[in-house]
Amino acid sequence: MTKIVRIKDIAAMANVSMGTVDRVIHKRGKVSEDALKKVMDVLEQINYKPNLIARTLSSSRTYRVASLLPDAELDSFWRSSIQGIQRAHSEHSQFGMTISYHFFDPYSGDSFREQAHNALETDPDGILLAPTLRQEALDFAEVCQQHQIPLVCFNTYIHELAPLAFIGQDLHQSGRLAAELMTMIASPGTILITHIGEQVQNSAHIGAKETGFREFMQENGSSHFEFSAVQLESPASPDFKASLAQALETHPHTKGIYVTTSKAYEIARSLEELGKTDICLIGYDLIDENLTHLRNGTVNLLINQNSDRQGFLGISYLTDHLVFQKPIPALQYLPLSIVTRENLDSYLANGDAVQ
Amino acid sequence: MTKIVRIKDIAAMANVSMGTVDRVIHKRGKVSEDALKKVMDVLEQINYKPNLIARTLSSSRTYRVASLLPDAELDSFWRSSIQGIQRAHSEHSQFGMTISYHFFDPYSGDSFREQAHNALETDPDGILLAPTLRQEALDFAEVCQQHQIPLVCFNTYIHELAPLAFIGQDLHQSGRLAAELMTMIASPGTILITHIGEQVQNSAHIGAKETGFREFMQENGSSHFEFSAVQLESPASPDFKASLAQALETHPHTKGIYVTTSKAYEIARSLEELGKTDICLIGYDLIDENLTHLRNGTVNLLINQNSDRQGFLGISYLTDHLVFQKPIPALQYLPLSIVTRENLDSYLANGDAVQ
DNA sequence: TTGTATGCGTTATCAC
DNA sequence: GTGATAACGCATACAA
Repeated sequence: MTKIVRIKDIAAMANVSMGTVDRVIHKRGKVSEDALKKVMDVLEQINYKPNLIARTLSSSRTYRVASLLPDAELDSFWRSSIQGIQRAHSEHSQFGMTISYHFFDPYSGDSFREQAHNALETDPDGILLAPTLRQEALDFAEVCQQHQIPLVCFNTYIHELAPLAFIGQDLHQSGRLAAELMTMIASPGTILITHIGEQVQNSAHIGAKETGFREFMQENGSSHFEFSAVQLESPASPDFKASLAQALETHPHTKGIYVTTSKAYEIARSLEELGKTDICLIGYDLIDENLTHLRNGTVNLLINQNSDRQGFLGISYLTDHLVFQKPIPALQYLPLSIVTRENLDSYLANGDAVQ
Repeated sequence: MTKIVRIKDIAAMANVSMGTVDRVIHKRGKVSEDALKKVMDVLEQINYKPNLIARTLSSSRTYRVASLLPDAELDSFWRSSIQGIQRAHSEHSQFGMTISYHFFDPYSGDSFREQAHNALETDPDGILLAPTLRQEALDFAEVCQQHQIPLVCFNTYIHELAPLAFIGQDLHQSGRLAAELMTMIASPGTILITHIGEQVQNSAHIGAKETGFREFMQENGSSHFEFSAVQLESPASPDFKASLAQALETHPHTKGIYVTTSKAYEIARSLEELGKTDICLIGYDLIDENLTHLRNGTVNLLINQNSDRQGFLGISYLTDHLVFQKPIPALQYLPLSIVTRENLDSYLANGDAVQ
């Protein structure tokens, strides 16, 4: 049992006062060369670990974090991220963390800029961002950098943002996984990779998945499968179903469809109407609309992006950084969870209870 | 922003001293009817949330937790549990948690009793137990109850233990999942459920998986699949491989094998020697021996019991209970994670970084 | 039975 | 530059 060393002890060892030690540790300056050396010498010998409990109690300062992500009303994918953030919030409010929420329209740059502005208005000590809009996010990150506000990003990886931390999935590997699952489950034939009325901004995002998918397919199973990328209309459009039917006509031996977004339910709905439910359908994310079709079997598998955990970890990392001044990983990939009808409940039951 | 109420504030409101409020809150007695009523009235009006930071700092007491689980040297399955415990330990040592480790031989009741004795000798404030040996665990739980020591169990569910919390998997559902995956992947034919030189004590444990497997099979896929449970020799025995070969002869149309334990690698090894690697093999747990065969394709899927998270959560729950006096869930099922070659790394990379 | 004073380790604010 | 000292909110020992 190594005895715990306090600032008081260090002060005694270095023959200075607690105040001086404090100034050295926090690099506040106003310390003579002489005193500095004495304290540093002691610090090198012993292993000082500050008592974080005492620190947070004493400094009793509060940290403001602004979260900036798409509005779940406009894309329900984000609902679980928000839940994760809120859960982290309630757990970390103990440490003086307060969180403000700023939701933007994922399809509107103006909306993003407006909410980003609001976020900065709160004079935050840290920012959690889902950078779905590339250029807007880059501009925003620059402002954060100028203001020296730590930035943690999640869900969408944008290399140039260079945030303090990124939390999300390895999309390339995710595509490989989808391909592997497809070759396991689908009968030999054609596999379609669908792009559903994609936003241009997301092209990099989607591209990584498709590249991974193709890579796996070329390495394996190319003898049994052929595959093709098809562009469908937006589900909002009345032509959506027709464009899917068209694709299936063009590729009559379609045995599987890989949906690179969380919109698998749109495909499922149309497949059910077309009576083509024997096609193996793999998509993303445990949103309610998808679960219906996973349960009835039209969707065979969902890959879970664990977006609740992304939100939770995002806040956790910011608390670690701000409150506890702990190092945090620059890049945190989350597991690529495979969800079927039979393990779905085990994932749903976990949102609130598990860290 | 609701202002934070402290004991001091309550005392002022109730016209008593802080000491009295403290005695009421902690039910220490020695309070007059009159004072009690005054304080209770105030407590009902306001929503007092004690500052846990201040509490732990003040009552700088330490909590001893004894962990009691099988020796990873004797069964490497437990290695990751230990890692999870250690990770939780390093994170929670801040709060005055100390942990002692007591490893027993999973096949020896005597070894268990000896280590259980050692654990109690440390005069622990809480105990984390992997109750692999049923009767021994029941006896031990009784002692814990007598001593009023909170008990948290993980991995093996034993209803009669009635611990403060159990953390693990829903084994019945796990069996259903395995069956579902088998019907997805394997070609129509015979599926074998193997029991490998099982310990009698584990029969309940294994039974739930098999029941779930059968249940799913009867509900679905019974037209394409038939299945059969086979008992194999212990892998330690020289007859192990022969007993497997024998089973495959008896069931010539075997297309899949479900191994209900973490010993899939033993089957894989023999299948490779027998040249029968086209059989779909599903097992449990990301232990090194299994990973080799998952990577080379003999093992098709592993279901991950997340044993590192089990250990981590076990300690976390005990800290929550002891240090923070927070309520903890009595039953915490973890996700049934499906691991393939392509998402394996995403699981391995997560052990240390994610809570 | 009650109230008060002291300490937990750190931070922050003063005088010096 | 430096070193005391008062908070932070709670628990506890002790005095009344």
